[in-house]
Amino acid sequence: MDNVIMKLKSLNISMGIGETSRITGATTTQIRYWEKKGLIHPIRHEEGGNKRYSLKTLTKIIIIKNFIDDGYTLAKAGEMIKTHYQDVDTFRTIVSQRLVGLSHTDNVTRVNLGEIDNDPGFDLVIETRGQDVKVLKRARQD
Amino acid sequence: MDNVIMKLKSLNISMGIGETSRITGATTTQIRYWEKKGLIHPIRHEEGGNKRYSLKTLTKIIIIKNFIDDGYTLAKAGEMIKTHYQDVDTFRTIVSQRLVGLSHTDNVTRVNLGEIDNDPGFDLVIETRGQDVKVLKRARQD
DNA sequence: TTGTCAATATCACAAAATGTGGTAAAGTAG
DNA sequence: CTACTTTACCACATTTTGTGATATTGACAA
Repeated sequence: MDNVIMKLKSLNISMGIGETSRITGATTTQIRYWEKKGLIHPIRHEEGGNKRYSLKTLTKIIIIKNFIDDGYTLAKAGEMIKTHYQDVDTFRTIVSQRLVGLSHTDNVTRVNLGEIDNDPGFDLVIETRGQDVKVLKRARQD
Repeated sequence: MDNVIMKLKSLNISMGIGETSRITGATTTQIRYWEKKGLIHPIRHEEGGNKRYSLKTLTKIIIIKNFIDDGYTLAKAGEMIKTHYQDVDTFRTIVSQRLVGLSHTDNVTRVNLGEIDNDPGFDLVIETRGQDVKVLKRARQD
C-alpha cells in the first residue's frame, strides 16, 4: 500500500477551465484574459487537447483575484502554508516510523507505537472505541 | 490574503473522468464499471452536468487499481478498502480527540496527546526530529 | 470440453465542455 | 470627451464525456 501514498504525493493534478473557474471564483473570461496577458500559463497534456490548469496555476489565479485586497503578502501566505504542511508531515512521519501494531477487535481498534523511550518495558498503546480514545502504557510482552 | 489559504485548504477539487484516468492509470471503462458495482461514487456539481471525481474518490480508485493489479478480485478489493478507511479514521479520531499541543522549536516538532490514562501525572509526548521519532512520557506541568 | 460470470474493451450517437475569434459593453485614466 | 483596459457575450468548431449496446477476454465450475 506504500505506493498509494507515493502516488498521491506525486499526483500531477490539473483541471479544465470550468473547474478552475468554479474553484477560484474567477470567470472563464478573466482566466483567458489573464493568460493572454502572460500572467498564467496553462498546459496541454496532448497536442490538440484542451488546456489544463495545474494546482500551481490555480494558486496564482486565486492570488491574482485577491491581490486588490492587500492583506498579507504572498510571502506570509507561503509561511503559513509551510507550517500547515509541516504538521501534516509530522503525523505522516510518526506513523511510518513508530507504528508497530494495528488491530481491530470487536469495536476496539488498538494502535501500538512501540516502547516508551524513557519508560522501558512499556509500550504505548492507543485504544479507540468509537469517539472514545484512551492513551495507555502497557507492559511489554516479548 | 488569509482567504487564499482558506481557499487552498478547502479546495473542493474534482475532475472529469479523463483527468481521473490519466492520474490513476485506471481506464475510463474500469472507472465506470467500478461505479456501476458501487465501489466509487462520482458527484455532479449541477443537474445534467458531467460526473466529477473528488480527491477522496481518486484515492479510492488508486487503491482499487493496486489491488486489481495485485490479482485480487474487485469484490475482495472492496472488502480491503473498508479496512483501510477504518484505519485512516482511527488516526483521524486520535488526533481530533486527543491532540493537546503541537509545537515547533528549532528542528523539533512536539506532539502532545495528553495524560496517559493509566499513568496519571504523565503526559504522552511524541518528538519528531526529521525522520527520528521518540515516544516519551513527561511529567505533567499544570 | 462447454457454459457461466466477472471484467474490460469498443462502438455509435447525444450531450456537455472548451477553444477561438469577433464584437459589445463597462470601467478607468488621461 | 477619448483612448485604453477589462470583462461579457455570441457563434461555430472541436474536444470531452455519458450512455447503452455489443464484443472480447480470462477464470472457474460442471
